[in-house]
Amino acid sequence: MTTPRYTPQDIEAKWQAAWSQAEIFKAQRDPQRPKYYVLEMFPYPSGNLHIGHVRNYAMGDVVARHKMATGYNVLHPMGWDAFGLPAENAAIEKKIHPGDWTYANIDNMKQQFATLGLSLDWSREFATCDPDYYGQQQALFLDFLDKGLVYRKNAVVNWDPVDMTVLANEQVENGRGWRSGALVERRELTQWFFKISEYSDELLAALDGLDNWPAKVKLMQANWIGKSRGLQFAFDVVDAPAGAEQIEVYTTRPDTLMGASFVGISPDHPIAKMLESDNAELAAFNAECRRMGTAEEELEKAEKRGFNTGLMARHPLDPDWQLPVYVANFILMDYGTGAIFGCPAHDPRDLEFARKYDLPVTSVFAPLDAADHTAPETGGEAYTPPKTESVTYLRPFAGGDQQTGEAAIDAAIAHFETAGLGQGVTKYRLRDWGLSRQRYWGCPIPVVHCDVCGVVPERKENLPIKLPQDVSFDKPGNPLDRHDEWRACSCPNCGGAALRETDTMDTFVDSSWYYARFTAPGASTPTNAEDAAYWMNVDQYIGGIEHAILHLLYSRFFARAMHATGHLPAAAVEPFDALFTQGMVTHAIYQTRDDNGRPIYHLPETVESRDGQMVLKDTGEAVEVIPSAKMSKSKKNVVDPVSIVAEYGADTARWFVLSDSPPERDVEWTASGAEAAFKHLSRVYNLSQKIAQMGDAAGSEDDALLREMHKTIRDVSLGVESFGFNAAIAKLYAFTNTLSKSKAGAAAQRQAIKCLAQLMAPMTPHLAEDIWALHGGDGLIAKAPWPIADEAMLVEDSITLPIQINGKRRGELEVPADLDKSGIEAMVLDHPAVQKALDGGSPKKLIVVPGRIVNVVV
RNA sequence: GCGGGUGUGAUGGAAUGGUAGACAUACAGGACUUAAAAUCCUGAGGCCUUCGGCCGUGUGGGUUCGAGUCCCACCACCCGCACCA
Repeated sequence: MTTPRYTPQDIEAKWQAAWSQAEIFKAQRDPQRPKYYVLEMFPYPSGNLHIGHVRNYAMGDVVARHKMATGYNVLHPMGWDAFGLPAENAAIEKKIHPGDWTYANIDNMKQQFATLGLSLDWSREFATCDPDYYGQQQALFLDFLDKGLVYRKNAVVNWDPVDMTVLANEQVENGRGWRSGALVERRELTQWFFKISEYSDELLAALDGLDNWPAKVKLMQANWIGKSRGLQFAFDVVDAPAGAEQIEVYTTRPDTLMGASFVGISPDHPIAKMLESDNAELAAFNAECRRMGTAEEELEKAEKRGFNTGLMARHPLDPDWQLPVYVANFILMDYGTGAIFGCPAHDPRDLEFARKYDLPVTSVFAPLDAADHTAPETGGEAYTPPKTESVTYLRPFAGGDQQTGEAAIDAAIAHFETAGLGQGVTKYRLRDWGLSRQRYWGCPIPVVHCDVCGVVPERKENLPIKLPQDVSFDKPGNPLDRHDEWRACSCPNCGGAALRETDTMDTFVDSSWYYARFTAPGASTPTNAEDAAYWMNVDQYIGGIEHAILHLLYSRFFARAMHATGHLPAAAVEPFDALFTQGMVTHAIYQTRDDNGRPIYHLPETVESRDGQMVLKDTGEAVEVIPSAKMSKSKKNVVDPVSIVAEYGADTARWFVLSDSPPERDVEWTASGAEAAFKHLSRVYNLSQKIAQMGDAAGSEDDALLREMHKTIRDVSLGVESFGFNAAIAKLYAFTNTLSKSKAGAAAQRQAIKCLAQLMAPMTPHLAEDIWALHGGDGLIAKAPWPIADEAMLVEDSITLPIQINGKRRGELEVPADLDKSGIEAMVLDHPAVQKALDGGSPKKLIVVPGRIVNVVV
């Protein structure tokens, strides 16, 4: 009799068809059952599934399938984050319409998705570039506008003067446009903004309630929102020109005011701009500063530079003390008042600046024990102890001589308020969300510009405002700007001739509410109240840590704004109950070098191992191996899931990406690891076949096998519920080994293999279905109830207790599980290793941790 | 530069403050085979004077009966920095 071999290609197609026919993943509202909404961050349709996607969606699938098996009504939808720059780049480079390119990519990726056997409800699929979706987004925009959550103001963008286009930060390389190579300029445009800052305090405070979010994400968001308490006051300018009489500053360290040595203003500060008009040198300096991109990182890393305006500011606490006013490139107009006072002794940036321009450095405070302290005056670094640390104030003006920074700041603010010189204020680092993009492939902002009525919102009945199809990318700039036919419209207010807004929305807008749309993807309004009430919130959200701040913060804001405009219930203002951030899939880079020593990269399949050395298959040339690098096409270290699935099957790919590393950490893809995963699944398949052919004769040690089975149920359930997938899989390996060596009878072995299939089903659903069917399981394993560990089978009679002497392991002791502390102590003192160590004396201390360990201190 | 994280054998990693290295990969030895592949079995952190002992979780300190785990400082790498998604 020949035993069939494990052929995933047949098995997987068969069960995917069975699931699809039974429509078991189609979610329907059912108030009788508890719901569970699992969502993985939807992909950008780049055209091909990446192995990182496989990991992300495999994790979500484990959660979804496990919840389904434990009785929940599961919603597990999928869609496409389909607007964005790559489609326009493709249009420019390949002369293909962004829409055609995007939808072709979606078709391709959807086929690839289908091979993975994910428990997705495809009936809810949408792409954010579908007019139906972005039309509802336009409706949301109008409601936000009506509610005062949207406004216009000027903001700076990266401008490429050759391509005549706005550049994203990532399109600026070393201050030049990536395509044109032209020096980038900062340019001011009137742009649309969401008033996210109105929710600063609430978004910060509500982080406390997000118990199932990673602490690091909450911390990052809290720091991003950046609540600070500080002092706002004005410097009077000596003999000031009109309009520059006062410089308003904000500081979080008013206690260091007696160490001030200059006043700094941003190059974009109104006074800097005013002075520019009759100071060519300053104009040149400001222009130079404005040549930098808009990225904060770039500004921070740039060399600190300043321009002395010649103005002098009076110190608020000493009218005779005058400080020079500089324009400085490191001061952001967006934060605080766009002006600061510099205290070099207690701020590294100010110190760098002061040393460069030869400004005085004056310490305001020093450590309580100043013995080893090198003051910044004498070449030391800026002294910046935590605000909670008590220090000696050398130049105090409020509060005691010895106090914490916190106390001194409070005292300083009180001093200014009492004297009427300034006020304590709370500020946030979080800026309003600029949503305007001067691009074609995005959601059009539904407003018109009328010469008579000004900026007028579109009427909802005219939505969606669709993107025009007939556009070309052969000229620089935004195709919408030069599409006169599309722009021409009538004013919704007066009916006169008007022009459409040509800005489209940031793609973050699209992804800020898709989770809500999935609850009612066909609704004629953005959401449907009953569906939103039933399905929201997302119970488990899964995605990359790179979205820790922006996407998640914007989504939290959007949910609040949608509640304020009646599109979501109050209970859904925090849309994601639990968040999990998974790591990347990495891969070794294989490289050789050309004659100039520049690296040449090689695809993994062109490399092989010979005698422990990696070499090129073709030439035998030795290859350098750079382990574990982020996958990138240019480094040729990408692994294509399609070929992996074709070779080994989806179950192997899923098993491997889940098995090798903890899910929050990066996983390194290795060919040997993937092959090992396949071999293991084959072993399980063969084991199942062997058990199916067993006679009914009784064996021995049934009880031991079943005890092990129940322990495995407990451990795997715990692992799956706590995102310990790799640990759960290790237990499944161990149980497979136990089962394959077991001498138990056929009935026990059948029970064990069916249980193993069930525990594997969330990770390798196709193989699990096959084993289940072979052993006469009831219906589909996908619908079978999750096994529950029998507590009685988990109890042990005796346990092994390690014995430590002075904290080092010196022996062990077999004791009955229910032996009490004094019983254990007696046995420990009798143990030969302890006797030897005591050498007739008595122990100094005896620590017994029941069920854990014994430590004897001698 | 600023904010956040990670660091354990050759490799991926396991370990409620309690036996460091589970499980797996690669490797070595053996069985089966004419041979190989596949499969199965066995071994293995390093060092030493090997039925025993010392060292060992990025580096250096600290807390504790006991530290991979907690605290402080440093180093390396990764993520984010508001127009990549």
